[in-house]
Amino acid sequence: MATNDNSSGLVEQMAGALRLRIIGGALLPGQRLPEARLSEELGISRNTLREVFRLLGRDGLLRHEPNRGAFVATPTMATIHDIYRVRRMVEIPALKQGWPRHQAVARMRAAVEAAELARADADWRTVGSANMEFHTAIVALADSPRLTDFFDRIVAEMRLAFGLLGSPEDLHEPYIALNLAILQRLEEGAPAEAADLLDSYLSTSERKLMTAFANLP
Amino acid sequence: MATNDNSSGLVEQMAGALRLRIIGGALLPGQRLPEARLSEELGISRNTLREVFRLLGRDGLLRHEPNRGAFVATPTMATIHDIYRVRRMVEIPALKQGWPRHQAVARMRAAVEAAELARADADWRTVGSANMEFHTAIVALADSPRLTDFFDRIVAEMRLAFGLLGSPEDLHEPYIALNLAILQRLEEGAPAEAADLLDSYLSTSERKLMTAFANLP
DNA sequence: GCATATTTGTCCGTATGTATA
DNA sequence: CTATACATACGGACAAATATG
Repeated sequence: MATNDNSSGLVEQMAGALRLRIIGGALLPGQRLPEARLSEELGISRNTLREVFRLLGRDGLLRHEPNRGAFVATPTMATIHDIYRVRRMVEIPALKQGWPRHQAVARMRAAVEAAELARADADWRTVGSANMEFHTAIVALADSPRLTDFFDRIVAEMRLAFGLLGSPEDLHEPYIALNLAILQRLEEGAPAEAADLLDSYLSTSERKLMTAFANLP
Repeated sequence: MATNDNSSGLVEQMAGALRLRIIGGALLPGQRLPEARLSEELGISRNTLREVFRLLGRDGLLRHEPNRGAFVATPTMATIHDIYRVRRMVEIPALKQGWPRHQAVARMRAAVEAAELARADADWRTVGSANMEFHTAIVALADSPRLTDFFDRIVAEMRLAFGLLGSPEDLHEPYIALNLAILQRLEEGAPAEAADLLDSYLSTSERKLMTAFANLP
């Protein structure tokens, strides 16, 4: 669609770096991002950093307050609720119309295997990332650049929310097997059954996330 | 969701102005947007204009090429196809779960009436805008800030595509009555029937747009 | 294919306004 | 209420990439 994921270009590079810091938890939600300090830290000019802020603001990872600057976005329960509403609307139809020999199926399988490997090391953060990749691959089944783009932003916001919760085992481990079951149904040519599993996954996952958020300090 | 629709702020204002020029057809698809000329024309500095470019690039209205600058995005038949795929996935579920006394229903009615008024003047461009507003209101039924945000960008891209086609009567007029029918089904508490009408609307509308594109000079 | 003009990418310095301690 | 820190916006500079003759 667009040539905007220009991997060369200092602004895009720095946007990627800052995005990683935010969803990786190195920068906490609500934290202020002062232009002067951060631009020096990144080794770029304030003008360049401001362009970075515009990109990440559009991604929902930053909040821009008038004359006050940029802050890391702070997910709330309303955020979680909205995200899961979107996930239902996007993932379920994408999976339902999924074709067993689509390229994205290989991505789904790779994601499940990566999650299983990380489980062996009890690395729940990596398990969480692999599970996200699984759902990104589901969306890729729809072959829609715009939907893919949209969902990438949703995923980034989810990772930000997870970062707020730490990465406890019970928030990620149970879904490895469920994802595998979804994948198998799809490969068997039963996408409707796969979609049913996905639907129940989304329900339990949302509920668990919401209670985790409610019990936050 | 975010404080990013900051109406104060020169960048947001200028982004709005430039967005209007693009979707209004004053700037043609593929046209180059030189920083020097445009910044002087808008009365802003090059740095500020670059921030504007980042915003509109994220909206899909601009394409950024490395070391070559910004160009107005050029919709293709693939663009149209993708946009309609997204519209199906978003609008139909939104309408299906629509509640007859939702705020957005009033917006839908207002949009139909605006379209009828403009039809009396044979002002097909305004009819087209009102029809778009009708569908934006459908999405608002879902009460999802992220979905609303996403759909706004889709609408902007559609208007860009329509601009390419001029605004012939038969691309807009037939849908006024259809939109009214959809609205009435929803108000009668039959959202499923409304969604069926919407589905067939999307099919015919997409087909007509695609053929119009295929016959483009 | 070359030399030149143009344009982008990035930086710096600075003036002004706004919020906060 | 003043002082201070910060964001906003501008203009100029220059290297590097690109377009032009």
